[in-house]
Amino acid sequence: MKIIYFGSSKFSLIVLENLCRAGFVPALIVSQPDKPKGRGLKSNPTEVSEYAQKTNIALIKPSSLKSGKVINEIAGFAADLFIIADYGKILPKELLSLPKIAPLGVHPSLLPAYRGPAPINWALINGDKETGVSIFKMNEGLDTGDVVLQKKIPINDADNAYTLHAKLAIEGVKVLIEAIPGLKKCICALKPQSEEFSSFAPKLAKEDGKINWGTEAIRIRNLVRATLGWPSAYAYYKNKMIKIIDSEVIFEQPQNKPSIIDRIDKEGIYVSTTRNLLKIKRLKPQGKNEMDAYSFVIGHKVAVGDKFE
RNA sequence: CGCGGGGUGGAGCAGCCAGGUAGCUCGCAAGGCUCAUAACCUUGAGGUCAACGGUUCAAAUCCGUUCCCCGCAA
Repeated sequence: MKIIYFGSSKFSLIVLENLCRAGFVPALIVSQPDKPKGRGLKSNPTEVSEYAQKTNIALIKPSSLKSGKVINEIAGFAADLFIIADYGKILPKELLSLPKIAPLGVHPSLLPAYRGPAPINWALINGDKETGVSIFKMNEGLDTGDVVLQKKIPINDADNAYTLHAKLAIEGVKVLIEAIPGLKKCICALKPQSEEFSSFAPKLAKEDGKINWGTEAIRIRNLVRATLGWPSAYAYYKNKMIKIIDSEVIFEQPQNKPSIIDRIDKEGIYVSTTRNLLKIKRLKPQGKNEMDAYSFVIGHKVAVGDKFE
C-alpha cells in the first residue's frame, strides 16, 4: 500500500504519527511551504514538515499544487492512496484522480456538519455534547466528498480545544485504519452528503476570542475552552488584555451587573454574567506567563466591584 | 535586523524616570488567640535584584553587551 500524506497542522501531525506507528508509513509527505511566524517573523516549517525531516520521509512543500511539475512529481510515486488531513489547500482535479484507490480526507466533525477549517472549535463554542471524525472521499469541494466511515465522540465537560484535538486525531487514525481494508469495495457504493444538513465552520479570528460579558456564563466558558491556545478568550482589566485559560460556571445568581467582579477567593475570580457566575481559575496577562487567578489578584490588587471589559 | 512588554526571597507585584542599608500582598515555619478554623495577632526563615562589563565614594536603579520568557502580528 503506497500512501501519500497531505497535512500541515498539529492535528495533522498526530494523525500522521499514529498512522506511521500503525505501519502505514507514507512514501511521500506533502505539506505547506515554510511560513514566517513567531517572534522575529522567522520562516518556520510546519509541524508535519518537521516530522518528515526527523523521520527521513520524502517531503515536498509546494506553494501551488496546480503546477505541472508538482503534479508530475506526485504522479511519479504511483500511489494507491492519498490521505489528506488538515492540509490547508484544496486539491485540484488532476491530483484527485491520481491515486489508484482514492484520495481520502480525515475531518474532525460529523460531516456534513462543520465543514471547513475550525470544526473542533465551533463544536465547543456551540456547547455540543458530541462530535466525531469522518473519513471521506475527497473531491474538489471543501469537505464535501462522500463519507466512507464516521465515528461519534462524546464531548466531556472537561474537554477543551487541546484535548478534543488530540482525541479526534487519535480516533481519526483508528477509523481511517479500519476503513482502509474494505476501501476498494465500498468506495463505489457511497452516498453523497446531505446538503440540507451541512454547516460551515469558518477559521477563527482574533476577534472571535473577545468575551462578551452580556451573555450567560456557560457560553463564556464554552468560548474559553473552545479557543484555548488560539485565539484565546480574552477580556480587558484596567486596559490590559487578559487571556482566560481556565474557567468554570458557578450556579449562583450574580449580585452585580455583568462584567463586575462579584467575589474573590483562593479558587479564583467570580465575575457576574447575565446568568450565573463565571469563575476564572487561570489566566494570562498581556506580556506575562500564565498564572492562577488568585496570584493575579494578589499582585494586582484586584477588588470586588472591579470591572472587566 | 517587523512592533512591544518582562526577568527583584516559593507565587504575584512595587521600587528604576530624579543612584545611597530590598518593600507589598500571599505562601511557608514557629508561637498566640479561639470550641474551632482556610479567620485574626506576633515573631521568624528565605534574595549573588537574569548574566557579564562600564560610570560612580556608592548601582536593582545610569550606560553597553549577552541570555531567557511573553504579547501583537502572521
